[in-house]
Amino acid sequence: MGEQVRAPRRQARGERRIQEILDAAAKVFAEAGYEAATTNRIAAAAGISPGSLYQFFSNKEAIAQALADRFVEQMGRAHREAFESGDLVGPLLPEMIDRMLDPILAFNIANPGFKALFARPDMPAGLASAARPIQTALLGRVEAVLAARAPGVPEGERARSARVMIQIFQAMVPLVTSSRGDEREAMITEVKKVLRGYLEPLEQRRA
Amino acid sequence: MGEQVRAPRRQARGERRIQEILDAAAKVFAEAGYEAATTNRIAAAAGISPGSLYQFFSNKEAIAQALADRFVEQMGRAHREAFESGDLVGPLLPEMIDRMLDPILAFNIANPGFKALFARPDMPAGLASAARPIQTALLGRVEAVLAARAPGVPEGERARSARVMIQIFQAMVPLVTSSRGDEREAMITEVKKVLRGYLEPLEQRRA
Amino acid sequence: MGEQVRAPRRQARGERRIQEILDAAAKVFAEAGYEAATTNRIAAAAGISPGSLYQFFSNKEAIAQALADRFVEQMGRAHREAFESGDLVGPLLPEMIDRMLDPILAFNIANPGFKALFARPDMPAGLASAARPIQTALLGRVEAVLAARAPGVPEGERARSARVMIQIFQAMVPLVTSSRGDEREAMITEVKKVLRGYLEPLEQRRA
Amino acid sequence: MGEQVRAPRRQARGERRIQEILDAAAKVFAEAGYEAATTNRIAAAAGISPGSLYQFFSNKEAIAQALADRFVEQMGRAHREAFESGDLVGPLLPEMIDRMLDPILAFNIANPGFKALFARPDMPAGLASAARPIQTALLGRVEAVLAARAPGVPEGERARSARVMIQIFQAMVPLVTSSRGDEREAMITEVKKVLRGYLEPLEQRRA
DNA sequence: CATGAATGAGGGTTCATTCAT
DNA sequence: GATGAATGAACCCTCATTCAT
Repeated sequence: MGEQVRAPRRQARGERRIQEILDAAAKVFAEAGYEAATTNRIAAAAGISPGSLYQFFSNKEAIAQALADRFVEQMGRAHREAFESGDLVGPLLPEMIDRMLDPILAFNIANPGFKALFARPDMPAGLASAARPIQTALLGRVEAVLAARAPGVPEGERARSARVMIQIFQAMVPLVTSSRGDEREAMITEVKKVLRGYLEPLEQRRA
Repeated sequence: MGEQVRAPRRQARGERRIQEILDAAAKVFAEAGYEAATTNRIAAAAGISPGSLYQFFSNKEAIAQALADRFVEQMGRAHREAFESGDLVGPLLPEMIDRMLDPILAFNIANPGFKALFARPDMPAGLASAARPIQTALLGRVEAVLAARAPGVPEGERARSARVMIQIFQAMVPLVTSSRGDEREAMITEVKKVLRGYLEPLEQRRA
Repeated sequence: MGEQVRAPRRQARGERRIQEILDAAAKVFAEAGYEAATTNRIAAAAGISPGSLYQFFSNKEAIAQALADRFVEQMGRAHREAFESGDLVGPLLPEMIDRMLDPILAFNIANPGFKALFARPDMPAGLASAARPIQTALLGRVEAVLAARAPGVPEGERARSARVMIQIFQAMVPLVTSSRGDEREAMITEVKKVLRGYLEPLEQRRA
Repeated sequence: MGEQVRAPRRQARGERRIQEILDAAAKVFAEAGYEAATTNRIAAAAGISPGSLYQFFSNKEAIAQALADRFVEQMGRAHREAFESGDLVGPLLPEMIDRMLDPILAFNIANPGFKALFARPDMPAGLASAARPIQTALLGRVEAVLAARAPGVPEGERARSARVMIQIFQAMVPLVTSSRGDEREAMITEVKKVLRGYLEPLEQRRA
């Protein structure tokens, strides 16, 4: 509470600038990919000069890193929403899948820059490790849900199943984001079918 | 008379060089991604001078294109093997999945550069269209198998299902290639479970 | 309100830089010819870095183009001076020749880079067409003078005579620029004799 | 006489090769200009490999030099023909001009590569000095003719007049070679008028 | 703090020249 | 002698980064 009061005007303005830069970067990365994105273009998109950009970020990689962090945080929010907005253990499988998937898909649809950043072929260690926390958290949460809903699956296998699940819906994202209208809806339905087809046998296993 | 047999020795050597360059390019692209890969580094990896590269390829993009073509051809072979090595309609689902997946996974495991090339964010039309033929062929083959094995699925839905299937196993590839030994085997088993879980309901649908 | 007067300081500096670069380019082109002139050398001669060159010109050709345009403009001024500074029809032939030649010779003496640029063997369309306007204008003016002073020359022949005249004094330029002092003066006298010897019979022809 | 007998077959073949290379070089220089002409292209035009080219010429400049020498020799022949084929002092001015100009124009029309070589902006000392001998010889001859036909011109002025004459018809060459058919003939007539207009007053001067 | 001109290392590419075959 | 693949220095140009204003 007292912390907010201390924040001077300056910092608030700087924080806004940073967000504007990251917005611009997300847009440019999404349009051109990480490598082809130039810092000058990002600066222009943010409506500032290249020099100003470097007042806030020490280099291009740092922009990517910060953007990644922001994505990660937002993604984390989407995940928390996915996992904490209601009971994931009680309801039937289809409903649980809806609850989990919808916020995550929504996030990906709303943030096209996300993939440009996290899909780059030469992702440096720093970036990969920025994504690690959510990946780890996500993995943990999915494992927890799995443990509760499919107690028959032995622990060693469970981690693997969780990874497979995560990979599945991350892989399906482009199929969803690249289609429009009814086709997108139909795609979402298919993704859910895939997950259901994979999870149903797990849930029915004996302990 | 002998004119048709034009410098067979030379051509053989040239052909070998081209393959060496493509091998080097595959390695460098895999390590650094397309953008960060420098032609000088590719030349060095191929054990030749930068100038020599350009005796065989007119520019960097042409190297990527040729490499893509080679991948496409090899991939095409893997697909043909996957789809033509035996009956895919008669056998039970698990066996059919084995027949389809194994050669494709083998190819991907053997060619780590493949993804670096076909996953780049700014893939130019030429490259994308190089991949198109196999994608299209693959789609067609999967659809054909689906039509035979799951006649209950209406035509419009079938294309979508085929795309989902392809996306699934392409997405699973990194999970497989990034793991080793028993874990890799277990991963392969999981991938097959995913496919089975998605296909079984389709096959059981009424026409 | 003040918006129209956009960064006058900056623009002035930029304009000066452009002129400095063109000065440097004129010098380097004159010394080395277009092909052998390197952009780095032009930049060095202008006292700036190679990168800065490209802040003002998009490529080497553009520098040549701009330099050509500047030459053309200056040359145009010399021509206008040559043709508009007084009556060219009334006076005797020798005086008219003085009025025409002197400003053009002066321009060529002052701008040694001019020929390096407009004499290059592979002159691209852009450059040739940059020179076209003055050539055409010059031709037109000479023809007009001819029409007035030598009405006996039929129209078809007049164009040819104008071209010959222009070629003569353009060809004499190196003879003049490469000599010094009295020799130069004597050369100028000779050039004028050539023109006079060619024009006198034309003027005396009957209509 | 005995010299020819000593020349072995080899050398004869080598000599022929050299001429073929120079023919090719003349063509390529004419088409592309000196700088843009590549040694590989010259070799290809000569129907040999780049390596073979260097068996005969140590570098690109040496080709230009040898070609220049050959041009100079041929030009010299044209000049000798121009000046030695008949009396240049007895006949009337127009006839004398015909005798002098026609062979030189013929040479230039027949050898388009000539100009590409001798008009290059960065002509090295070697090349310039290759042309020097004919220029000097030509100058001497023109001066001699002038001395005989226009004895009234003082010696100091005579050299200058000779240079002007040479420059005039060298400058007119492109006007002639760039036009075709009747227009070319008409141009030749004009060139001769220019020379006549310049020479007539000289011849009529008192000693 | 903002600006944007300036920097300069480094990338893709060309081509005169060499050398193993 | 002939071949043509191989070489590598040098060119044009880009762009992340700096710095004078």
